[in-house]
Amino acid sequence: MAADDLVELAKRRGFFFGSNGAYGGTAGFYTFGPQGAALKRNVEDAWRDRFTIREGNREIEAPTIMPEAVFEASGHLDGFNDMLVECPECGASHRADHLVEDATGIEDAEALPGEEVEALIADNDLACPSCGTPLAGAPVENFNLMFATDIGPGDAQPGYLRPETAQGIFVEFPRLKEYARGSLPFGITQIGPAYRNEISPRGGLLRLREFTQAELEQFVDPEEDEPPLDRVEDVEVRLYPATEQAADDGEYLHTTIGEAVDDGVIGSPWVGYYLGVAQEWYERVGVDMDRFRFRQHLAGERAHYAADCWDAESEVGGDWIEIAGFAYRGDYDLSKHDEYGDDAFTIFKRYDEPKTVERATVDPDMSVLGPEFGGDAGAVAEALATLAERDPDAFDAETVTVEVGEGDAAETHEVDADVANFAVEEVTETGEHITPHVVEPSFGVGRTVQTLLAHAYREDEVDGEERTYLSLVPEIAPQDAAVFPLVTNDDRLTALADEVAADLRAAGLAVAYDDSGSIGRRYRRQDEIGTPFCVTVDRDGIERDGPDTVTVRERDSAAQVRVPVDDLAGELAALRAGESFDALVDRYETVATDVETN
RNA sequence: GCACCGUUGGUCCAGUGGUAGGACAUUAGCUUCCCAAGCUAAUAGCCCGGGUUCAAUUCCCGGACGGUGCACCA
Repeated sequence: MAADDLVELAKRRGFFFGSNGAYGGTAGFYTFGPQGAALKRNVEDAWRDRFTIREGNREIEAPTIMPEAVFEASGHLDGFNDMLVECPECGASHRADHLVEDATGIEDAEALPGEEVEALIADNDLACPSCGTPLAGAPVENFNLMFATDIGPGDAQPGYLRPETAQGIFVEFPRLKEYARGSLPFGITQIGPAYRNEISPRGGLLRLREFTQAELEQFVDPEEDEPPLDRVEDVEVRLYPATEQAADDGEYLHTTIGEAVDDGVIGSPWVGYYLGVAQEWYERVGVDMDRFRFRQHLAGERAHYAADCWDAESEVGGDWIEIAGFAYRGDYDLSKHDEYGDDAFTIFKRYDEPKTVERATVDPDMSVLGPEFGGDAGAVAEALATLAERDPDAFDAETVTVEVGEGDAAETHEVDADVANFAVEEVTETGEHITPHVVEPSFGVGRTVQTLLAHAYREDEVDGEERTYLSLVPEIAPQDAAVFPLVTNDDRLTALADEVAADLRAAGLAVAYDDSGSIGRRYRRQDEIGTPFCVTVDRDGIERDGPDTVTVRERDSAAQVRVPVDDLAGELAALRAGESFDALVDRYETVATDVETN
């Protein structure tokens, strides 16, 4: 299938299209049309069902705009920059930090200030890799991929549109842990938009400036919590480990989740668990598993927070695209927010048995320290406390020496041991504060939608006529069913069709009604948007003895069965929930048609 | 952000220095008892700005958007 065909279908049938066309269009922004929005919502619902509800997790909805301080802590303000230098001759843009790293062996040049990188470029006589023109004197510009905005009027507070939904979960951890009653493990999910001011958006839904993420932040005790690996240990996966990617003749590793974790191919059991869950979920929503793999990130590819990371990738139009990432983020995020934020981003972990420990304490007599050391008194008291923890034996002597201040301002003070009021106390500790680790399955919803459309796209022949259809699974298809009167010149048929459509909608099914054009044309319209079942009201169904019946036609095979109107809503609901059409074929009269698909 | 190519009804295309034509789709009517049938009619378009010209959808410049390559993708 050509990618163009899918784009054309998406536009024509209302799946998705570039936004703001009346104003010239805006690169990096797409609008989901009626079918696309329904499809995307179904994907989100299926994700929620699997990753929130069935895992016993909770979903939240955080703001998309967050204040600057959040991103100072998260590292996005500094780390989410690209340092670009533009060649004055040919105009090509290059990563300034990469040029410097390559030429000087400096590591992590990204962390250096722009002026310093400019100086390094000049000092090392670096030239444009494209055309060879010297780059000395060319300005190094920071391009931050976050959208900046102002919060409030006047001396506004700087804010940013979140570059990932995850931060909205992390920053609320102190409260979220309360809802989890302070115990690990627990998981918080969020589905919503994230924003990245991409330099060059490309490839339809694949790289957007506003896109939808479905993320789970699984908070775990790294020392104790283990995933329920037995649930997915037999799930077969196709892995593409980093070692195989590096090898010239690298091959896929076909194995099971259980074995991959046992063998250490997947470093974290938690990551392994979610790879297994994801494999099953992708299969459920209709990804072609022959065009799907899990690829491990190469060392240089990992984000600033990730210890081990796997991507789910699907093949679309001949390319492998990343559709989800599974990262073991360690305690990076919570530690940073603990450091920068006001609240405690820790969990109190109770010991099995309370521990009695000896703790050295001081209770300095400030009425002595004050007069003696003046402004340094506070610092001296603090230094005494630190010393007591580190080296209690120091207090055996008559006087104790502590150092306050740093660098040139450092001063040494002697304090009488008596004044320090040193003591060793027995303290009962019932537990400790630990920083949970985070396992993060992060799904791109738009990319999943794109994958499902590409993998569902089919062309075949019905009755010698070519047709295009989307073989979407019923759970995901934008419409659950369509209802037609076979012909419109019989009021009995149109009236019953109206009634059937209304009844199905009342039963919660998304149903299209179409009485325009020939029956074949109407089938094709529904085929193109992937409607799995078409219900046709015909004269046979109302003129024969017994209850009124209608025909139900299955999209891929064009096979039909005759179903009593009273059973229809129940049967369609069952089909949507996963029952096979064959079950209906067994139970009901089939309708003989001379239609053949191939 | 750079380079090359492109942008014409809803969609896919043809074409022109004197404001455009087809196919499909859509709508209405006729017809019509199960897979894009037929007939009649209707709706609907030259990406935006500037320049050259009596006249620009067409030529020139700039922009936007799209495709491809480079770069980038925390």
